[in-house]
Amino acid sequence: MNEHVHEAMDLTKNQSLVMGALTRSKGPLSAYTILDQLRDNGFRAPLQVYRALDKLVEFGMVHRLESLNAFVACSHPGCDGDNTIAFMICEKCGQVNEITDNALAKRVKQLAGDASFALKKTTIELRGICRTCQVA
Amino acid sequence: MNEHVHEAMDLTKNQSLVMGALTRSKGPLSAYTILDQLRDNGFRAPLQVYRALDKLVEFGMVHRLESLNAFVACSHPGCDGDNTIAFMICEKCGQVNEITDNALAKRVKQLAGDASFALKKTTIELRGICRTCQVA
DNA sequence: GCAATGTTGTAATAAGATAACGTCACAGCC
DNA sequence: GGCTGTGACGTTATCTTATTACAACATTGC
Ligand SMILES: [Zn+2]
Ligand SMILES: [Zn+2]
Ligand SMILES: [Zn+2]
Ligand SMILES: [Zn+2]
Repeated sequence: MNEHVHEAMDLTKNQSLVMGALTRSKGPLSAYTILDQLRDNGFRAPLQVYRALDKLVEFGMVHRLESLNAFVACSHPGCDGDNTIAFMICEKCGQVNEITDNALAKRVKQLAGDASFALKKTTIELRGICRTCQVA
Repeated sequence: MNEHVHEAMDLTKNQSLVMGALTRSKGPLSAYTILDQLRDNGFRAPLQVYRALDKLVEFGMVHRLESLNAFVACSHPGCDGDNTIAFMICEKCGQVNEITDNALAKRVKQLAGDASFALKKTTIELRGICRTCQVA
């Protein structure tokens, strides 16, 4: 299922539309914001968005930001989701920066290992003010 | 405001009731679950719970689990919130383990610093299966 | 007393997510 | 062809989570 990178051609119509909305956006979008943006494309119910998002997240093309209840397009094409990913979220401009860091990932795995905890998913979200917004 | 550790005597009646519910619980509770538990104590509206929770989180006595939309009593009495805190959340039994780790905190601060990101709050939540549930 | 501040109570509503149902398209098999 | 399983789709209703708005009351400082 996850053996290859998913391209546009692999996506269904609804998945493509949702992916498009997220790719066009400068920042994360909530499911309901996506719904509103796609009303002209025939979207009428939240479930249409959530179903597409579920798949896109499963494919690793979209990440969910837990602290925002929002979704963002992956900025590392081919982010297979296995690596620990962290997000820096600017509370002023809303921009999200996706980062992967080996040392961070290692430490997290170490902590889980030490506790015999079978790690499935790691959520790391940093809230603050980005460089650009600090000067302003 | 945060110069001293908050004790039971510092809390208002509603705050004490909410804190009690969280302390009694083995795991995290949602705001609405707390509300149901406190109906006999005169709670009638979600806002009563949310207002108390806001304060308790501010005092560092309670933490919010973003990936669960739930709240848990701090297990490090005096957790001033400045340290980076991580949670290991078992998806089977629901137990939450709060951990602080200096190496982890350092790496997070380093990453933020490298990006000139003014860090305000860090959310780290590890989802998986705890040791106890693995053998079962 | 009086203003400022903070907590409380209540109702209404917004925002986020899922359940339950039926339909349709397509691939694999007989 | 006809059958069947699977997955996407559409629609409605419902559920969970969180906030807005307004009024009442208590506490503190002047
Ligand atoms: Zn990614
Ligand atoms: Zn910014
Ligand atoms: Zn704590
Ligand atoms: Zn467990």
